[in-house]
Amino acid sequence: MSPVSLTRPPEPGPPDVTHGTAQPSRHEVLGVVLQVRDDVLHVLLWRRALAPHAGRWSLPGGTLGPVEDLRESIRRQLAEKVDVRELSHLEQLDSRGAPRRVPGERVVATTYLGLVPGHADPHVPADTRWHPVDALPRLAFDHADVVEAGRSRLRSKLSYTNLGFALVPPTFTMSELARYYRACLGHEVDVTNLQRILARRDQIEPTGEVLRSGRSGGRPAAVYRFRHPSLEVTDAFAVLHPPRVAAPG
Amino acid sequence: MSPVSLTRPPEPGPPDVTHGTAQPSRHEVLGVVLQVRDDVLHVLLWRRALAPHAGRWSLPGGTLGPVEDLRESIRRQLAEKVDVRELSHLEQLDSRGAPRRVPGERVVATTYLGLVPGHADPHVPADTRWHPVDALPRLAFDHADVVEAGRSRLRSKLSYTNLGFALVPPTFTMSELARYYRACLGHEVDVTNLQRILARRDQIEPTGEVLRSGRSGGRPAAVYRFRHPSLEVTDAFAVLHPPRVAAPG
DNA sequence: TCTGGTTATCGACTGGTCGTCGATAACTGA
DNA sequence: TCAGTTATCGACGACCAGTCGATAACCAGA
Repeated sequence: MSPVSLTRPPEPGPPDVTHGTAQPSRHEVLGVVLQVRDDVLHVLLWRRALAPHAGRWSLPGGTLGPVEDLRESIRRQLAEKVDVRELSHLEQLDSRGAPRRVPGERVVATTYLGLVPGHADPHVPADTRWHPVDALPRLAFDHADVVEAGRSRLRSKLSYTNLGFALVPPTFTMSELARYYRACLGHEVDVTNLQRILARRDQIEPTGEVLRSGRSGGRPAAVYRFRHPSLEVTDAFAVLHPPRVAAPG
Repeated sequence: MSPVSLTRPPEPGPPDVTHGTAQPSRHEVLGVVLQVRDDVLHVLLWRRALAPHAGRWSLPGGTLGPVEDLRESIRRQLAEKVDVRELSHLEQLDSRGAPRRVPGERVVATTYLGLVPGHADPHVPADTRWHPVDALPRLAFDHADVVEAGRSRLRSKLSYTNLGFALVPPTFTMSELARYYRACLGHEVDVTNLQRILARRDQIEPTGEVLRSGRSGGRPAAVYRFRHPSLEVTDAFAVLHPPRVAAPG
């Protein structure tokens, strides 16, 4: 790289419509839609019919429309694969623009993470299926990377946000909740600890109900719910806090 | 939204080059380049010459080239404003595609956070200048939002990663380091605490040297450096740890 | 050389949080 | 009534960070 020149740099964005036509580029959105089904984390995939990568499983998504926001677009595309009313959470992951990530044309992709709560069982089209994330078939393009990015985002956010709300039914017992966390985190989760952490952070509250015991007996479990149905960050995990002000009174 | 249809959804990505020409859309990259100068966080801005928003200050960036990766592109664009060899860190922030975020045409933007270490003073072109982030002029388009996203990302990552390495000169005293952190975090940072936290996380180590005292006297300060010159995440801040395995031996 | 001013460093205290584990509660079926 | 099962609670201990006072190491001027 040469040192910076002092001449006026070219204008990056004149309102010149011909600018875009020089490069046949396309913008697409892709969704990593995750759900815990039978204690196992699954991702929604559909099987491509056409080339390239015909027959391969791939993430739902498609081309950004001319007057569509990115978030709008991914919701529209997902609506073709799953009842989007079931989507409890949707957030942007990242964008990828490697020139050869899709053969034959230039496609920049913006990826999203979507979550479906565990009790829902939305209808999916015939070419679409839930796959356990730990036993995926070979995916089209760079979609395997994208799935990993989604899992990774979910794992971290379960730790420092209240994102659990998006995984579970409206009410649940602590054992059930721990199973959801286990499925996403990939390791054991102690029920006692989970209960104390989430309670201390004001994420969950008891509904007052208790569940009847099953056939095998056991103490009936208390029923909980998440307090807030939207994403909140647990500030306790930004270290390097501002100094504490002395409590008034 | 209607329930999901069971008919085959349209193929999202046929290798059809005409698909892109229907919508005159452009993809741009934007960079929030931050540096602590004289204990104050600054962002690199340049003044637009042409419409729209002629005369307004805006973020460096420009149109993605036909065979360019996103990261390549932002480096190329930034090279026109600042010596990119000085860039100590570069990471993607997000993408924005609101249909009217730029008047006159459709532009999807992918934004990046760039950091320049405090000791560097790279030459910048005549139309480009460092601005204190707390006293910004009115910015073009949605660039003010983007700057906020960059600051926010920097603040959080200072807490749970070793990103400090990208802010400071190769060696520094703890007082200096605390001043860099203060400038980014926007609040007081206790030197004792900072030293212990970073040492415990193995981020910093003493070089062995000490600095001579200044005119005003005072004990000479020990000189430190960051151990690793690339981003590492502090795992201590993912709560909900996997269970501890008993230490061997 | 002494003394006060200044800056840096260190150690100790404290409170909060979490991983762990044993004790207890509340149910089932035999 | 008792063994088996599941859920809940309480306590302990480790660890870590925010705070603060004590000490160290320098300067300048009297």
